[in-house]
Amino acid sequence: MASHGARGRSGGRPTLEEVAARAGVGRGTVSRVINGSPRVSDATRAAVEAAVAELGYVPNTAARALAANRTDAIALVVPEPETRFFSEPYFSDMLKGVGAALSDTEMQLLLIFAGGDRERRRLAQYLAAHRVDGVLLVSVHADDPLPDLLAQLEIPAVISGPRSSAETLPSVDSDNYGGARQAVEHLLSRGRRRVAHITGRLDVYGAQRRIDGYRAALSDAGHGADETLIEPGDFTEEGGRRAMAALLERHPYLDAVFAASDVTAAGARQALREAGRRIPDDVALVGYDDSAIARHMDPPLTSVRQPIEEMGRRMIDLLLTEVADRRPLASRGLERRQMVLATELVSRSSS
Amino acid sequence: MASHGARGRSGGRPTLEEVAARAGVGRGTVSRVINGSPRVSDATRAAVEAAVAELGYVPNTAARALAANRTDAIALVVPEPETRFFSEPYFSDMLKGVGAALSDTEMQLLLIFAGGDRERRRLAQYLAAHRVDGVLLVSVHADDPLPDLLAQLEIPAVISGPRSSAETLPSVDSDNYGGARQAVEHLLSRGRRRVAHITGRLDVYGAQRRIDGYRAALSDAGHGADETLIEPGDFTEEGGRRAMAALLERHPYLDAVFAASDVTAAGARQALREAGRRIPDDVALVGYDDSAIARHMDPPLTSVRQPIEEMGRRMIDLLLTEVADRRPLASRGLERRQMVLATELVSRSSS
DNA sequence: AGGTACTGTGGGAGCGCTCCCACCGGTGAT
DNA sequence: ATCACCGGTGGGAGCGCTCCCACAGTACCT
Repeated sequence: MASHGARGRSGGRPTLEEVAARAGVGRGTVSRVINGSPRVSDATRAAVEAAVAELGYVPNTAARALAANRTDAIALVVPEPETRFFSEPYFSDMLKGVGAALSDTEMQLLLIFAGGDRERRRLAQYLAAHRVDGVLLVSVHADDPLPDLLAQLEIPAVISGPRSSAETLPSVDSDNYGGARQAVEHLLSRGRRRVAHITGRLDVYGAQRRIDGYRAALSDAGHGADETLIEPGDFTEEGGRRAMAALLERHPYLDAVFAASDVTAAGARQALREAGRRIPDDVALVGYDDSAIARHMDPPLTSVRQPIEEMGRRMIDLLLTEVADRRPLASRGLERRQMVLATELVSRSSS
Repeated sequence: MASHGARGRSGGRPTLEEVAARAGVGRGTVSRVINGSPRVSDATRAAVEAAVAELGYVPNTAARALAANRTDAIALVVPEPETRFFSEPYFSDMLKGVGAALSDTEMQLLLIFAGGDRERRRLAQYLAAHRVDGVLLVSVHADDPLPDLLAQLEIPAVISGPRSSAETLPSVDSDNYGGARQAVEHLLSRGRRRVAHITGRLDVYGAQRRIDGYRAALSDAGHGADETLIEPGDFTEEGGRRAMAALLERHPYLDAVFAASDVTAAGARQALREAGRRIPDDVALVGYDDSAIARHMDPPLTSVRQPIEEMGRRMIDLLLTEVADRRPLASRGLERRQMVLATELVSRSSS
């Protein structure tokens, strides 16, 4: 009967206008208080805050997004099927860092899997609708078109591992070159002389950098370059097994192996066992990632740890700056926009 | 110079209005086409669709949310720290089902962890802002205030395991009672006579139902009730170990154990080993969840599988109906709003 | 005294949609 | 011929904010 016929009036959620009336000020002033503008007198601010508390006012995000043309949300895009996301500790560590860095922010984090084609299309639509202010990209392959799409849409993005040395996007990476050096130098310092390397996927920039680090450590120590000690892998266990078998055939007397990932090392370990080699007595083994696998391997695996959580935190820092600056078309130089974090060698009994 | 001074005009994203002009129709008509209303002639629809394609029009979500008072997003709320989410396959399976059910929808899924106090407050704020149209609640304890908050805010919600037999929220559950019966009947059919039970956390309704099922299977088979064969656990490995030890002390000659979870069974297995009991020769063991643990245990563990993915799918179905109906204050009865899905016994060599 | 420069404030305009009412012309009943 | 009705359509009003311009008041120069 008395119905006004108004829509959505269900709970009677208070609006900015109502808060303003209650506090005896104008709409603009309330908006300023809500958004923490300094250009408000203390007395007014207090009055507004009181009104907000009394009314239980909560800003309407949709209205804000529409008027201000921002969403206060960012997406963590994982171009992998969900399965990998759950099985690899890399992602959960990253998520932890990202979550921590975001926790004292108003920013909302969205987790988006874009493994299959269907999901890719959905994602493209999603980004085209500008439903996020920025994007965090992890585990991107060299030929992924996603970064270009983001650039075209002018959506700020930060990538977790640059796609190449010519990466144009702001990026955060761990020091793959240095990490590999550490690993090899460690092996050499333990008296090993014939150190082989099983690489990662060659289309991943980080894997290339690890090869570079491996080469540099050897040549710095005065070892001649022997490219036949390098065997390509693909970050998988099976790839590690195959590569190790090939290496053993070529170099029966090698006494150390640096594998580009812990999983690869696990495969290598298998092949070594099958060939009757003892670890570390006959062959020392070092992995990369310091994952759970490393700790649980028999014997426990020496591995290079990347500060993944820290990387997540830094990515957020970078992204939030990008978003705040919101300059279309990467205008500023890349001075402080590409960072590389140090790795750490975790020594266990496999070496 | 020529600047109009307009805000956000960066990319020149087309608006509804522009599409309407292009197609030579009114705004309302375009809106109708976009939203799939049937009250549009085929010719008009085609014209609009062409214009949409030519302009690359993508609806502005914020504007839609503001005008229509809905967000087209739902949240999966996990009242646990992220760690548990990643370590327990329960959640990833659930997520898979939910994702699948949502994939042919416009609905967006948000994943929200509300483990700590801080996160709880953030979540409350989030919900108060009505940033989602509905909520999926998993793994809620009996005394959690979250469901009440949701009811108060009139946000549709579906819960994955009812908190009690008097659950008021729509819910999807697996048949804990029937699953437990299956497990115990299986043990009895294998000739076991002294079947013990290690329970789950007693404040979890599902754990209670499993106890009921255990009791029913035994009494149906003509076994007198022996409450001393029931030992409380808490779903953890350590709890399982302790409970098993206690049981062995009380009943040295028991020949079977039904554990309320696979993790619990893993603990029980440990205690059995320490006591020199062989599995299944001396004592048969059955778990619950059919998780990876069950498959990898030595010996592989017989376990009760819950159709978790299916549960996720059903929860979405229920929730979407709730959201569509959008009746404030649960008006309809609960007829079709609480469903129970059948479980399946996966027999392996531990029994 | 008049000017200039701030600080703090109010409120109009507008963000891009949805909702709904009004309207138009064709159809069938009266 | 008149009326009621219905499928199809256009466009006004309004969702709750932010942005920005205008303006009052005060302070500090010349």
